[in-house]
Amino acid sequence: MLNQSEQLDHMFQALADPVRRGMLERLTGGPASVSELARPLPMSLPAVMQHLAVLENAGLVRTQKLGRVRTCQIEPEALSMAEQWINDRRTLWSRRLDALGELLADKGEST
Amino acid sequence: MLNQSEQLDHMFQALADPVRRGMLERLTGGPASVSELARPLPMSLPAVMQHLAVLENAGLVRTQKLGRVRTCQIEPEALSMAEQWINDRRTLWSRRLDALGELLADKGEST
DNA sequence: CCAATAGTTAAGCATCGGCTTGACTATCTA
DNA sequence: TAGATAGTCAAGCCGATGCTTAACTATTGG
Repeated sequence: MLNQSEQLDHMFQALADPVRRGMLERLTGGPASVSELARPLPMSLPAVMQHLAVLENAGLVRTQKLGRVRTCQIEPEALSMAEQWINDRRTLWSRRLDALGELLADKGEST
Repeated sequence: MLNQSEQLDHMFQALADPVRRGMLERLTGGPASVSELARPLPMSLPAVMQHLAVLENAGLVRTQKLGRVRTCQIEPEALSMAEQWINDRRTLWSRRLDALGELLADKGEST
């Protein structure tokens, strides 16, 4: 079992590569086989499979093999943890900015 | 000048490390010097500076040196690009799920 | 001026990440 | 059942990352 921090590690790591983000965008349009994912990419099949493994390990993609073709699809709930981490930071940061702004405003009023 | 994809690369890469996320969380509470950032961390100062460089390169942190102390602070707008990428994916993915759901519902009604 | 403080630079090392090629397995299809 | 198709495994290359230590450069306070 992975703790939350490790899952964020894998998630952000997986998203930190344009090839993998591209694969996710391709999968946004619907499931695809490994070869379909690989077709537009300028690299070997094994390389694609390694990217796929990273995405799967991050929980962003689920795959299943039927006959000889492995079908890949988005795991729609996966991004929520990353989303929440970012949203949390953003709200805390802007709250801090607001507080700072008020402080300056108060200072201004006292003249 | 960095294109959008490269900026996402750097951003997500920077976020993919618990030490760096920890530094960001520390900075959420207000600016800090390099040594203050380093104090709780089980590593050398140069190592901390390298993490800091990654954060700065990703645009997540801004620093300035005054006298001999370098002060680091959050760049509050920085996360918006990552946030938007994720939000875009999430809405597209759930829209797709909804469409799929309707499809199944229609199928069900036809019995 | 001297010594402590705060940071910086450079070199080196171990491991990881992204890729390749080559050999192999499993599943269709004619 | 032969050959094409779809994927998998393993080894190895090489540059990037995450750290270290050692030496060095400001600044600052006594």
